[in-house]
Amino acid sequence: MFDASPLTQARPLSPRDGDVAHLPALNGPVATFSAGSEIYAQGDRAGTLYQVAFGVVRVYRLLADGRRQICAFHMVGDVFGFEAGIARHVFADAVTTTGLRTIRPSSDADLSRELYRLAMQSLGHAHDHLLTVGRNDAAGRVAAFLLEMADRQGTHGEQTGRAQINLPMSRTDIADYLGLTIETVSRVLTRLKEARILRLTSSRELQVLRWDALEDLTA
Amino acid sequence: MFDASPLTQARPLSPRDGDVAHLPALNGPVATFSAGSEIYAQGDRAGTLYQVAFGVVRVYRLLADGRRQICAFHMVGDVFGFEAGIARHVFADAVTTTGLRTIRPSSDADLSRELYRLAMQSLGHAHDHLLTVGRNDAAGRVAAFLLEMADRQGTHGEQTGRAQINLPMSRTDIADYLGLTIETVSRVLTRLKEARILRLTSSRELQVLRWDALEDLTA
DNA sequence: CGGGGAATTGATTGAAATCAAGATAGGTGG
DNA sequence: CCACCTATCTTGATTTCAATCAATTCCCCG
Repeated sequence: MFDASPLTQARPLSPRDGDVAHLPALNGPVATFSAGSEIYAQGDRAGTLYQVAFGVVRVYRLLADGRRQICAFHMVGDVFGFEAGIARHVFADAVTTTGLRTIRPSSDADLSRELYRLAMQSLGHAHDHLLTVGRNDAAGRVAAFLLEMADRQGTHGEQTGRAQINLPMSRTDIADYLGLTIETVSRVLTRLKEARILRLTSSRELQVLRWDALEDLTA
Repeated sequence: MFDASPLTQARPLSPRDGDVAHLPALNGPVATFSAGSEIYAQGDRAGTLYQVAFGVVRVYRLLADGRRQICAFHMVGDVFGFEAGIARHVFADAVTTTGLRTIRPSSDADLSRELYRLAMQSLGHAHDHLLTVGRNDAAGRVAAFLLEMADRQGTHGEQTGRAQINLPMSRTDIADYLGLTIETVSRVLTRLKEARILRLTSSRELQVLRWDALEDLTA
């Protein structure tokens, strides 16, 4: 029933697929948000889109008891804030000090087309992420996360020295992104270090020694 | 840090939020797909959208070893097939005998607006589903699934007798939707039956006796 | 009525959560 | 500049929930 050829394998969308060069916000004013500050909350009126000028944003949902699921991290160039209806159904806030340009969707056809494509990229990412969370064990999820971060920092596959990955977010953020606990994230990282797949430069920075091993973990 | 007021709680988007009355496909020809047959595959050229006239569709991703993650089930009225790029990155096939109308997005502004909204609803559903899979235990996931099915069949909250839920998909499909195994899905259903929350009419049909208990499980 | 895929049930294993200390480091003020 | 304080992160011990392994049982169809 299931074709297992390489063609059927899950391939994350590269963030660089998105050419946002001609979005009108590119030269607009940048609003700065300090680390941890709220950009919008569930229930807020939707409509505004944002493009990240610098920093990192987390978009997430909450359960009543405080459990959190981070849907996505948004980095430089990313556009976020897409909603189906009149109200936000997710929260967004700044992970680090973050600059945002706002985009107010016009009826300009080309622009709509571009925004539509970016929105669909969000959908593609959500599907990728769902696969990661739904069908990978703890090590596979962490590996997928590291590969995603590397992709976004343009260091994926680079030789040692250039294979540095920066983690702007806390272990709690990573855990809430992957559907794990912080202890499990921490343990997986130490195991990857002991297996000489990673070198942990500091708690927020690491080097990838064997990309192939990381990719194998995501199966 | 986390606000735990009811307002922050995750609320699934009702499929009935989507008024697709003026989509042009509504009167178009219906192509029939037999149960299990492929609608499109990962790697196929994207572009066409589909609206379900009758039946059920599953959209999913595969890992190389055959593990599957179903992203969504689509039922009567749903529009699916949205993609970011030129190629499909998910599979779609018919769960039961299914009729589909095809939509070829035109440049008509109103239509684009409507399709954009439907696409964003897919994104919203993906976020809901991610929360379910990432932050609920087995019972919570099954409960969320049953509530979603009830919503889509318009029976959510109805009194006994009208509280019948039909499951057009197999246990394997449910498991692959929720990131569980078929055994676990089966066991949870049995436990819900023993707890007098459900009555299992047949393996593909059940009655909800206590909606509140189901909702509590999704926490 | 028999065959076979689907579903249920049971026994056991195993991976991650939980509970509980420590270690590290980043920031502040003396 | 150093020492302390507090967050964050790591590590360890144990429990728990779901996966796995392994039979049956239940139906749906021929």
